[in-house]
Amino acid sequence: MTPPSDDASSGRGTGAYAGPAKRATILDVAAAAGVSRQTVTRAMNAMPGIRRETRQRVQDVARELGYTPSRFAKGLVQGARTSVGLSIPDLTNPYYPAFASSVVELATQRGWHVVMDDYGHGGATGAESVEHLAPQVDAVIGYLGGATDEAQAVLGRRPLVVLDQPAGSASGRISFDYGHAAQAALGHLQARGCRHLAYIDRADSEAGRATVAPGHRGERGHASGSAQEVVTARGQAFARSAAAAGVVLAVSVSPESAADARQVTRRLLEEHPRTDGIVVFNDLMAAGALKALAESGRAVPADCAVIGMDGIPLGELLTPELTTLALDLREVGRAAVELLDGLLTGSIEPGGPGSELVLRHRLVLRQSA
Amino acid sequence: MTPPSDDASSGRGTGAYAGPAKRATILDVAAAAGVSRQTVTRAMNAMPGIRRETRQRVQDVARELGYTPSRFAKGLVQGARTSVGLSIPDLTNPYYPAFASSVVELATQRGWHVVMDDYGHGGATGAESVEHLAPQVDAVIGYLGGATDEAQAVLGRRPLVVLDQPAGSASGRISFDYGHAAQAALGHLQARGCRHLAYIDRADSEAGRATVAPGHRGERGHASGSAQEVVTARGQAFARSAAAAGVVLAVSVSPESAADARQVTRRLLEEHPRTDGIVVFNDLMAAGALKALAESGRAVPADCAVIGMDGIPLGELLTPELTTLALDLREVGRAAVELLDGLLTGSIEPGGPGSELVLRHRLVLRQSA
DNA sequence: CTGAAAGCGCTAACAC
DNA sequence: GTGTTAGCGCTTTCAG
Repeated sequence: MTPPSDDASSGRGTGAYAGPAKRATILDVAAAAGVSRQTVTRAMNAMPGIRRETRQRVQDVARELGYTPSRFAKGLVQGARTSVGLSIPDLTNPYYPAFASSVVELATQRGWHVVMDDYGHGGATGAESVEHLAPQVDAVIGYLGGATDEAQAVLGRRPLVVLDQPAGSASGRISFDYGHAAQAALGHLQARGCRHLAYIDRADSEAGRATVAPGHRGERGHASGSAQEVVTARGQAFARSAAAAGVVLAVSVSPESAADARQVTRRLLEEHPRTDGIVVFNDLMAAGALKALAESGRAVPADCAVIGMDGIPLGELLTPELTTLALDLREVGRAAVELLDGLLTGSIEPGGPGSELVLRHRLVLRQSA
Repeated sequence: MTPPSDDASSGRGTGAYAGPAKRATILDVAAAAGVSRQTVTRAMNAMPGIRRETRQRVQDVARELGYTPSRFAKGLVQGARTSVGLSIPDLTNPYYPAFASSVVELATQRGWHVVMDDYGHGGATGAESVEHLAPQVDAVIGYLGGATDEAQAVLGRRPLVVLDQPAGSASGRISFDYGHAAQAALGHLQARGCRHLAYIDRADSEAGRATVAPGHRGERGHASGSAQEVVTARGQAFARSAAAAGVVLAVSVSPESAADARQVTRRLLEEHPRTDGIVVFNDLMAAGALKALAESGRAVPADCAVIGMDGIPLGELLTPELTTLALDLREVGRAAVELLDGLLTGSIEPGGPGSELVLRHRLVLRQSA
């Protein structure tokens, strides 16, 4: 992937075509305006110590030539703004833009630039995303999905804040208390009188590298079948919590989309017709579950209660409105940015105290449970 | 084989905490490793012509020192990857991440970096967003909401691709054929037998700078009242299309959110109880309209049909599923990126033929109309 | 007010 | 294999 070397020919001056081939430099402007380069700098940056007249003339020439200061030369000499990479698996899942929005806002407030990478589509991994971002950024915030150590290695000393990834050694880490979430949801369902509970987990698309020891997982093909092994941290928490409470939990696994979750829910309802309470991996998939329930003729929550997870705005637009384990995504974004800020300024030691946050979901009761 | 200060395996032992204060340069590494800077370059970039042993040693020293090549120096000497700014008013509105996702994917395929700016939250404008992005990027793609000329001025010769903004002089422009969309929707509603049509427009948050001549708009306060003047291009198209077809169209205006649209719809139904067909500015607001209809006891589409606009995935999750004027957002993203590509390579002239695209909505019939 | 130096950190060419 | 020499384009000194 080595790009061919550029053509550094010295030809210029004809000036007919100011295309992308050869950018004008400060020297071109200086020559054309009949001044020195410093004067150009002063004119372009609205600095004092220059006659209005000169400034105007230089600016005109600059515009004429299509001159744009090189951000590299500028950054090199000035010490640039920090730019942070934001690594996201899928902007198409409403959870992530909600988070990204918050990060971008807070980062912008601090004068940072945010380089976004949505790595899901090309089938890339979080580690590859960080590799792609690395040469361009001073730090990374991301949902990496498992490759924490590799990512931190690529970044070297530059801070990495990973989310939802309890394993691996990142500079900073924000994770979620799924034990708490599971207890809240399961408890609520039981209190409601639900007796036949189910949980729909997300099929792990990656091989679950850093999270699960090799050989630990079963290798059933069939990604959207039910009764598979639990693969996510959330799933594990729910399984554990159910076991602790002595309740049976029918676990299904579905790819992360509403349509897939709908299918899986349909199958679940066939295999376990008495199911009267379902918790779903996230709100998007819960929307699919709601659809399946409706088409099976079941009333929600009367016949079967549903609880989602995430707390994205979508939930309020569904019918019935979705009860969910909500995260305040603006807060999550804020936590990530503030953690990174601390890491960048040195007020927080990488891996040290304060570099690891655990956030909790809040059970938001709406109509579906 | 063991360089001077190698024993700091836990890092902080040497007291040289390579925090944000002073970054190590290539010279530091060269000195510490006892080689020349060129050797360091070769080691860091996996270039040939260096002994494995040396490479390893240099890399170790580099890691030790927390050395990260300056992206500015590197960019300066190598001629860097193109980085494009993506200016978006609100990532929280599902329309934009769907678009952004496509842009990011295609841009990444081309080896471009995408610097994202979500300018809505801080109350900033599109022009400010471009200003913020300008020093960092080689081009901008964006939903600027009106300040096209200012934005292009800030960018100078660098390409700007604006979306949904027929006025102003950008290098490239992608707009939508709202006349076509309006006819399709209104035609469908009439064919269904709807006789009392309504359109809910978005309240223009900005002053509608470049779009509307000053003094052209009424100045009624009351942003969420009904029967206001139409302010958006979509609204104008619907008004015109209705007038041409000789049908009466009750126009309301609502801020751009589901909750606001819900309120406005409620009021609309009170004022025009016989309304039996509604077109809404976008899908998100249509979701709110659906809610209002449901709470008013009306069946959709039996009592009142609803048509949204955008075609975001959300529409399929609603109950009833939303009929909508759909845009293929992946295609819009592709169009934007390809247009920019042409502009960047010079195969398309700014403002010339091929620099302006007009896309059409497709009426996707689902349950709500 | 303007100009002439001196680098910023890195890599492409050539030396050796 | 490795070191040396030039710059990349810009802004900071500091002279005039």
